[in-house]
Amino acid sequence: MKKQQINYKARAAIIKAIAHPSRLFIIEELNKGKRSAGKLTEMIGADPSTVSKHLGILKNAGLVFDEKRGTTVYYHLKAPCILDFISCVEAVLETNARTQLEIVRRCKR
Amino acid sequence: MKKQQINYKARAAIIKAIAHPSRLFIIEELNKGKRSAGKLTEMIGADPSTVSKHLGILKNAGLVFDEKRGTTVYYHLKAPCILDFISCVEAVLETNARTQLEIVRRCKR
DNA sequence: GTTATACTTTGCTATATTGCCAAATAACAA
DNA sequence: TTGTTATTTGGCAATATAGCAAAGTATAAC
Repeated sequence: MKKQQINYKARAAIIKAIAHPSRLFIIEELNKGKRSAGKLTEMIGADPSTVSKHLGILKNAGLVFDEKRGTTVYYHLKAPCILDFISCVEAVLETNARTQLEIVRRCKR
Repeated sequence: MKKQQINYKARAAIIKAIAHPSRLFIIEELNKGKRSAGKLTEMIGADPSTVSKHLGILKNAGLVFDEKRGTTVYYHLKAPCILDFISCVEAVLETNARTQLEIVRRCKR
């Protein structure tokens, strides 16, 4: 495999780590401050093991880091610039919605 | 499903569309200007049907649009802000590499 | 009409991801 | 030691994704 292709693969791996509703939620929540695994589990409303796995994926991608205090594990956001990107995604969503609206309008005529 | 959860799902779907080496390559290439499906296929070096599917995924996510001229189909980037995000991913990759380097150094001692 | 070119769609198999449950681990308290 | 709380890990079934090959569509040239 070529050097360039490896780079694309590495970048895609990080983006893939963000590409999940729960993980997206976790990133946005951690942007507000550190949160425990339990707190995030409660907010998401899934099985603790499921959320733990999501946190593991984000940690493995280097997007968050954990800090253990007693029995609870606090997670912190490592790359806040990810948030800028999410705002771009929001813009894409809005454009898509506008396009859909335009299609609906045209059909009405 | 809650309103907020739908939003996270919609955003994750767009991010998922970007989260693939070939699709990442396509986005960066289209940032330089429009490219035909054939040209992109040649650059990626995969089956035309495979690249066509990737282009379909990007189009479906609202990230690119196509313009047919004769028998060739040209693809255009729709959301250039996606590129800003990729630079953030690059930064994450660099941080991860640095961390790895630090671990290696510590083991040497 | 036929043929060629440029793509896309369908069908299929291999592989990856997701999420729950149950079991394991870690830290602490009684 | 035993129990309790907080979290992670392993196992497994359901679902989603990726990529090749073959068939299908569209446009242009002859």
